[in-house]
Amino acid sequence: MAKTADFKPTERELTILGILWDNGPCTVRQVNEIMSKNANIGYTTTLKLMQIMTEKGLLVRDDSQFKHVYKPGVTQEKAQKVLVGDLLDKAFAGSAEKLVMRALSAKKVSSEELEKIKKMIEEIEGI
Amino acid sequence: MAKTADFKPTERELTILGILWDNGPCTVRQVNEIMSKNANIGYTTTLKLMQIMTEKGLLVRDDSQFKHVYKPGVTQEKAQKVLVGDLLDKAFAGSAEKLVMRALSAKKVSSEELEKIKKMIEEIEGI
DNA sequence: ACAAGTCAACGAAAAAATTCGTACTTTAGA
DNA sequence: TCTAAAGTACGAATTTTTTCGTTGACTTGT
Repeated sequence: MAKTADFKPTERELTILGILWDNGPCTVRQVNEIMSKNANIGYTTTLKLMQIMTEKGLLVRDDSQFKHVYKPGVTQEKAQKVLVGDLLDKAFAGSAEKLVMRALSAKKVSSEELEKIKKMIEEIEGI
Repeated sequence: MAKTADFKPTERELTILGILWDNGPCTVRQVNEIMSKNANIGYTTTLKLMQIMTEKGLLVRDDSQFKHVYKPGVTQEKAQKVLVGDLLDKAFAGSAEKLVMRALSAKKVSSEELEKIKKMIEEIEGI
């Protein structure tokens, strides 16, 4: 129970989780290389962060090989739930509608995706 | 230009902004009282935070009266844009669709709101 | 088996965010 | 006018987050 309640990654931690969700299990070097595209960050910095995250349970490490491989210790789904809930409270006064509107105008969404969303709305309405 | 680009409030700062967006201009005491419902936080702590936020431009202070009154220095809309964009990148691999889905399942949305969303989708499709 | 390269562990420094104590100011009421 | 209550300013301590240098271990190619 604690794991989910405590899920509150820092800025960098969320960045790292994002990389692992997108790319699958990675070594420290791989993560560091991806992060370095945006920020200039030292290898040992990334390593330390990932070690700390492992202690917290945010990551899971396979150290059976010399090059340790890390993967997320939290499902993206759980994280999304928590993060969206948080954002909803803090910046949208709890209104999911506002958040949806904002998301739709933030990024181009393909027509297939729009259809999926419509379907979902109709399902909700149909209940 | 700088203001928007730099918009990156910390956890507490966003909490305070949220309170001001929801409740309109407030004194430090009012903000502190609202925050104290969840966390136990001292008055001077809140004061200091709000002073710092004012320096950064996140808040605007009216100090013409003894009890200073603070209001947001950033529109909720701008903040929402930045925050949603950020979340999109970090936790949703840039997919607005996923975020919308998550938001819709996170919170009950009234049928009027669902209709508004549908309308918006149709507008987008109609372009 | 050795050199060069790659890696993890660790500790500690630096930076950022949060917290609060203390001192001074203003206001309102007796 | 004096006092108590409520405010603000300021500086500094604390905590959290981020950063990286150094050391020693493992791998690979020669």
